[in-house]
Amino acid sequence: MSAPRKQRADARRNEEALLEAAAAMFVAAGVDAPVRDIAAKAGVGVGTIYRHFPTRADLIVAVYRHQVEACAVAGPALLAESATPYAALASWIDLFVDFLVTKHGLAEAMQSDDAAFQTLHAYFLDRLVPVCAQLLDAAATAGEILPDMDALVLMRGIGNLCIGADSPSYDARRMVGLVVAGLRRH
Amino acid sequence: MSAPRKQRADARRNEEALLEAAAAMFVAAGVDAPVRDIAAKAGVGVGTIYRHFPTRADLIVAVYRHQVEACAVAGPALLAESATPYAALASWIDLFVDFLVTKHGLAEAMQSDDAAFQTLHAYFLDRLVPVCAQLLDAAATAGEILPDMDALVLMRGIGNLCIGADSPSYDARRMVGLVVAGLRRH
DNA sequence: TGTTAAGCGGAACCATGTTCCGTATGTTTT
DNA sequence: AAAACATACGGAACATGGTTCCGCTTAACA
Repeated sequence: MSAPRKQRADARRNEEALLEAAAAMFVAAGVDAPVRDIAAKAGVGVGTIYRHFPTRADLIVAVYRHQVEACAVAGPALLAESATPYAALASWIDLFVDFLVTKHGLAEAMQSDDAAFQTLHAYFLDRLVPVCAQLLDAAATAGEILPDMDALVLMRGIGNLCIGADSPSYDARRMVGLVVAGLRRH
Repeated sequence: MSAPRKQRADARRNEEALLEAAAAMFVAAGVDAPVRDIAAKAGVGVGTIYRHFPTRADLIVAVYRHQVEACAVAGPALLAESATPYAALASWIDLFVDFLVTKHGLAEAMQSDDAAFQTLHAYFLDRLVPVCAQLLDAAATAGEILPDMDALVLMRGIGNLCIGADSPSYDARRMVGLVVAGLRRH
């Protein structure tokens, strides 16, 4: 067994520069900013992007990993500190919606069934669905909501509702509010 | 004033062929099937497509006009024959969802804010939003739902929820059901 | 049958994603 | 310090799909 030679210094630098450039481009032009533009902004060639982040989804995941993580850990915390599980669920969904709504084009990307976005699904959903499921479960156990709601379906639906959230003639939060109200045992 | 020369016979034939080819392509490959493919299937050049249907939205509208019309006229009918306005609203939304869910990629196209889809928005929404508004209004007047729901927001939200409806891990109807339940005055 | 303009085809152009390979450079070895 | 090596780089080249444009065809009409 040989110890693998460690990553080169310039490679690490480039990866860092790419993350920074991508984050900037994403807020300026959405998560589907042209690959060339991101590469240019980072001062590297397009090949370098593909070497570090084989698919766009990999790049998106890398850029937003921190925030997704924060959202994930907020779940149990809200459950602990809220008056009821339903309140915790509602607050957590607000958090998730805030995250999506402020990321131009992310909601759109989340629902794409393009193979390249497999990674995005895998990460976002694997990380957040269990959290959502825990909240749903607690609320169901408390008898506050109907018991048969699937967390994955709910998360995807909420993601869908956040598409086009920046349009003036739409109101994603209002629609999500209806869904949350609809969950409640009447 | 001169009487404009009437449309040429071949032009009318081609338009017909294009509509037929597009309808077939749409079910086979979704509403964003490549322009070249549609032209090939219709046996015409790409230029001909653009002459008859300047934007993709124009073509989509032309293909689905009948069904949208049917959905629009169903609104008042349901209102007349249903037990309550809320029941009529629920049934009508079912109709709309059925329409969207069976059209591969239409829901996605509906929410695109691309300028080329302006026509699509204009037609679909202009035609259906008033119908929806009438149903909402009747239900609100009857005291069955909260009175401040905007029909356009609701339609857009429902459209969004229908995105990705053919994925096995999602359930658009379930999510729309939650929204409809959430509308109800608790 | 000749004249005319509507209509046609598809090559050409543009924007973007993706691949590939000759070259450059950081790292390790001698 | 120099040589040797693998890692990493850049960006030209290719693929795909939308859009435009113009020379030619042909239906309509006199």
